[in-house]
Amino acid sequence: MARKITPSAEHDSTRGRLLQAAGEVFAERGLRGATIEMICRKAGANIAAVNYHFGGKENLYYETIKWGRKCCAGMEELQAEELAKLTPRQALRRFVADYLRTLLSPRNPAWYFRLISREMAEPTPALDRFIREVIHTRRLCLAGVIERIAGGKLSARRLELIGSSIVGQCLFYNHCQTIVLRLRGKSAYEQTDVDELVEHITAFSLAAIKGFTT
Amino acid sequence: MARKITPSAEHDSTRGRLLQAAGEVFAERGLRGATIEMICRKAGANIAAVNYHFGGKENLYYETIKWGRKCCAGMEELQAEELAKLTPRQALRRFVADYLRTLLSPRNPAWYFRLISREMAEPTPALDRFIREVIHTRRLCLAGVIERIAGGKLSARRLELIGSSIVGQCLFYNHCQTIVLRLRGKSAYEQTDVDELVEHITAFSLAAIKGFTT
Amino acid sequence: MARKITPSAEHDSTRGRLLQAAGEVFAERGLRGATIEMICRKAGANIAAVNYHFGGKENLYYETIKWGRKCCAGMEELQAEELAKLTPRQALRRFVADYLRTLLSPRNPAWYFRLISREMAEPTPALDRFIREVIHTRRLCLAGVIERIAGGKLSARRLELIGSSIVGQCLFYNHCQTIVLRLRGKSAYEQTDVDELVEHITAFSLAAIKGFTT
Amino acid sequence: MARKITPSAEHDSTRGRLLQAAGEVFAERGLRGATIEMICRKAGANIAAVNYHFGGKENLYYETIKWGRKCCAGMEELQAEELAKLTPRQALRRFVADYLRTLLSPRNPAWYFRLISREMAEPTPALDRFIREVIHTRRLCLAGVIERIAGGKLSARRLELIGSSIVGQCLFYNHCQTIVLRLRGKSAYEQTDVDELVEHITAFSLAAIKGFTT
DNA sequence: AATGAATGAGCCTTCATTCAT
DNA sequence: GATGAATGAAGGCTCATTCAT
Repeated sequence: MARKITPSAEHDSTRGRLLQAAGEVFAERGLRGATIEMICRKAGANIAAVNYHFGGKENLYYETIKWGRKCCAGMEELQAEELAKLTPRQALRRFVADYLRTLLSPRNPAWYFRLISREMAEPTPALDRFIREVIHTRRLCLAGVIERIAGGKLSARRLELIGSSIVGQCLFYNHCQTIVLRLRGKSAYEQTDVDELVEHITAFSLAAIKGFTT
Repeated sequence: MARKITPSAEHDSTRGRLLQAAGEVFAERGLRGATIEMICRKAGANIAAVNYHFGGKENLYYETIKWGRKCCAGMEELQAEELAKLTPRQALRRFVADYLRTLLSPRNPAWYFRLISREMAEPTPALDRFIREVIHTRRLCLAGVIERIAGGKLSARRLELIGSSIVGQCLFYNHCQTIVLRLRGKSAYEQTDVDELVEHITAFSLAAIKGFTT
Repeated sequence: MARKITPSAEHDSTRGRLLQAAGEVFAERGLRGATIEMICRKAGANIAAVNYHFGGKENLYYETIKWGRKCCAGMEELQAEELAKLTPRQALRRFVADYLRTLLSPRNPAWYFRLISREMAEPTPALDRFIREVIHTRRLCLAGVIERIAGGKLSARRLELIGSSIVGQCLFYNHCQTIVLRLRGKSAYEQTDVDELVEHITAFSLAAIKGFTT
Repeated sequence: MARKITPSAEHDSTRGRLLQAAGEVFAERGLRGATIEMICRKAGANIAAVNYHFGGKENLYYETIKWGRKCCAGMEELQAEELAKLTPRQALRRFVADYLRTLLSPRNPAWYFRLISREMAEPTPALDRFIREVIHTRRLCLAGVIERIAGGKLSARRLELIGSSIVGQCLFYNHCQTIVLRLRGKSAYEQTDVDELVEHITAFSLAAIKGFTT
């Protein structure tokens, strides 16, 4: 999963450094809050570079999201195949583990998910793209796993609700990261802590699903 | 629950109208995205009014959050007492219902939770206050309910994790509101839909908790 | 004719000083060549004043033209009445004299005609207004004078052509001002020189008109 | 008259294409309004080409005018000789026809006269050159024609004034082109219309000159 | 208490020019 | 000879804040 983070071709060009810097700055301060001066400084580029390479701040924003998406791609396609090889319960654990690690890992374009998270509060056209390309796939994948666990006895709506319950549990640790870190200390998301979260969410959800099938 | 929304004394003074307007605008556009001009226009006040009454934009922001908090106050204290009178399972349902309705209702200072939600992405000193005054109370309250359901057999850490699972399920519908609305249509949060969500989350969580106690 | 140059109410307000300064600077450098910094410096105003009072550079431009128009107004209405009282030949002399003096006088909003002159090369929406409000009146007025001189024997097209010939002779000294000044020295447009031009153009045109009627 | 429009040697070199493109763009938008990027795009050249070949935008401007001048050269010398062969009245008609067609024709380096026209409003050093090399010749030429018509009875000043009256009538249709086109429709400058203008201006001027000699 | 006018800092963008290849 | 990348200066605009009334 955590493989090449940035297409190597871009990595050392000015354009590539701008994308990388933009991702981090946009994630931290949002489209409006980020200034192209910050981005260029971080990228070691001239302040006019953004307009030269991307034609404007807004366009850089979209290119950044598109690029972040590309960097994370491969995960979803891979996942569907791999999950099919596991037992239903293993598949759920694996789904939760992958998702949670993606959300919490400081690696990956870490900024990508923070960016999308911001899109929730203040949607831009980029969000539609994300829904079409990412959300749909993930929903189907998760629904498939749940169905296998339940043994096919649940309505589509129930599958959907259970999926939301599982995703919600994972997203909580991303969305409320700030609060969790303050309550449990800065080391709340170490490797072993994340393992514990995976175990808990998996167990919690399996038990819950069982409750709907008996 | 839905009681006095705004302390009546403030309601028609310039100062009060500014707070009300600021809450709505800040919630919609964030601290940075909101402009003093928008707020004053909405409040029907002069553009210098914010600095006159609050001494600056940032200070208005803090006062707005403080005021929003005050408008919602009373809920928590009330809740703790009421929950104690219910059976454990009823108490959980009630907790979820209150929480979800608070998060999704267009009433209440609807903007208050959107404001706090924004604080997650870009914390200001206001977040600390919120954690101290709101989160702690709610955590204890919820942990108590779970403990009563489980019958006292769970570790503190497990109580915490279960609490997060429940809160995460609720928050999902707030945090991913934009996506849910696009996927399920604009009427996804009608009265009956929220009822369905409450039922699902309660059932899901009860079954899960039972899984940890057997 | 040369009366109040600027509506006195505006004269000492920041807004009024901006209009005055803008007129001069726009006339000298054009819409694009003028910078709001130049204008504000000349008006003794802050650089943000233009946006505060007019909402942008372009809008200031239109307001400036509109205001310049207003400052010159009164001339046309007055003229038509006065001309009717004169003999045909006196009326032509008077028309030429008024027009030429307006074009060449350093008084009046001197910049107004330079602005309009620039509009010829690079029209903006302001030109349409000018045609509607000024040109039409002047054409009719001049055609009337010519008709009286000719004694009603000319076609409408001929009246038009003669009018253009007269206006063209006058405009020459405005349009080619730069060249004339270089060829005949800086004092080419003194009072007596302009008198000479008026006499010449009148005599030239009267003789020509006579040529069309015999 | 309409002969070689561009010295053929330049025509397909990058340098030549730049001059051609620059002429058109400068004529349309002025020195300041034209951007190097527009010119290079139109010339199909790299954005650095202007600085490479001409050492800067301003220098390109001067070279463009110089080149435009060269393209129109030959006309004047030719003219003087030809006019001498005609009767005085034919010579005037011919002068007006040539001048008007040059001013209005979309052929010739059409942009050359629009460029010079712009120089009137905002003179650059190029204007002095133009006066020295073009205006003087034309003045003398025209004065000669008038003198022949009048039969040598007029003062030098009168010749000058009459010359200005004739040139002014012609320039009108160039300078006020925008207005004429709006008033008489887009086809105001068709072949037959220009013929009509030539006839009118010639007749008007001949009659006027006659007025000064009797 | 309240307001309209005015200000200055900061930002995005354009554009002529330069540099390295 | 020619080019794509990069740069810095400058301009217009937004906006929180201050001032005078």
